[in-house]
Amino acid sequence: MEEKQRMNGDLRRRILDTTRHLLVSEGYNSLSMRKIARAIGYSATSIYLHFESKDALVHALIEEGMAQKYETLRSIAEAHREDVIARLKALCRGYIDFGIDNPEYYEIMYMLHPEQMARFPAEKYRRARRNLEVIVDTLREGAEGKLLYVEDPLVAASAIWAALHGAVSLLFSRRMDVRVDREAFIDTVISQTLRSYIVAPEGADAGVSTV
Amino acid sequence: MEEKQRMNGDLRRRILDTTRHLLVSEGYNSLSMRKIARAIGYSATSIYLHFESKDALVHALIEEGMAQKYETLRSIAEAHREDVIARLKALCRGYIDFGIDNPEYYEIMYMLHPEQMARFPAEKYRRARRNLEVIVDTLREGAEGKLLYVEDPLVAASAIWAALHGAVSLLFSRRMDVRVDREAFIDTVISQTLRSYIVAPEGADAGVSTV
DNA sequence: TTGCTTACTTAACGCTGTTAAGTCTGGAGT
DNA sequence: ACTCCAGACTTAACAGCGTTAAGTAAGCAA
Repeated sequence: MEEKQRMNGDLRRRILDTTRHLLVSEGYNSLSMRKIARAIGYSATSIYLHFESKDALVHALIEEGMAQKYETLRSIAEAHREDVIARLKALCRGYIDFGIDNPEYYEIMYMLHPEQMARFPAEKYRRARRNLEVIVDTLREGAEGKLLYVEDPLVAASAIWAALHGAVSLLFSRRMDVRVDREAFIDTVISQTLRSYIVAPEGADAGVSTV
Repeated sequence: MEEKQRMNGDLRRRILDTTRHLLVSEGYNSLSMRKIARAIGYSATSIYLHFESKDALVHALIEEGMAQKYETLRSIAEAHREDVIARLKALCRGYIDFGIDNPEYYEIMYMLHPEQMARFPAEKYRRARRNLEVIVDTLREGAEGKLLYVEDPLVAASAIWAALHGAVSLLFSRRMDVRVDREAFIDTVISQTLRSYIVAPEGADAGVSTV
């Protein structure tokens, strides 16, 4: 019984890892059960002993990606415990870097088509919302300390999230104008996104209008 | 000869229109050549008489979407000829509304997977960049009139573009927190995005820091 | 030795994009 | 009027897809 579970667990892990590697090397589009099976040296139907369907396999991988992202964001927040604004900037940077560093995760976590996204169980998705809450909490803390001007932290966090996702998505699409420097683009996105929330220090030179 | 071309043209149009309808009703994922064929009452291989491949068919549709979007943005710009800031806001709103109003176009134009995007011919994509240029031109005009503060119009336009895409993408994904009001979210994205570029009028109350 | 459980495979179904080959129709040329 | 050809379209097929049902081989308990 324990032997079985260990072996089951092993194969399950191998399937997940191999799938991830295939996503890196060939992308989601050309991912197939038979390819995964070939790569691990089993028949395609063996995968169904560990995952209900291809969707379920991808969903398991999405969950792992969400968890890894949460760890990343949480440790960034930890590292900037004392400075809310630095924390916020670092979290934005962390969001974008996560996408750049883990394109295979990012693709399945955020770049599936709407119909595919809808198949990701809502209950599993709720857990993934912790990631947004790291931003929400930071905004709230900044607002309480009068360092940030935030009307509705949840709406603001969603808007920041959207802007960051758009940036990663554009970077992935290879459709950006070649004259645009990657780093300048990323910096611009972050500063453009955050500037409107940061309360000006005394004697700031540029003003802001209510749009 | 002319008869032939007319008929060819007719069927080509019918294929494009039918494909668009199928995208609306069933989404890109379940689009298939055989379904399109069934819907127009021809065999699947007939489509290949007018399009080299499924990709080519989708690319033709993408081009039509890009053209339609350009017309939309251009007429918005025209309508706000005299007021740069109002024009910019309206263009942002127009971008998002285009996505909401034409999800089938938006899905194939901006939500394909990176590998699929890469197959869209670069030469055809160059024409689609006109859309970004509407924003670039507006930013440049605003900067010249000292109404906007823009370091690099192309980078800034790309960053704005990214934020708007992120917003549409998040709206489509059905993953937004139910407590977030749709309209409040859209307004927040636009104001968050533009506020950092708008030069404050005299006596503005809130300042801005250099992020 | 029998029989059961577990881990796995093979064969098959209906679907996919795509190619090659075939059919049918209408009109031009003689 | 008959032949021939071009054009528009279809059928059949291939390899691959996700998935299911049925089968097999090994190990272990009785």
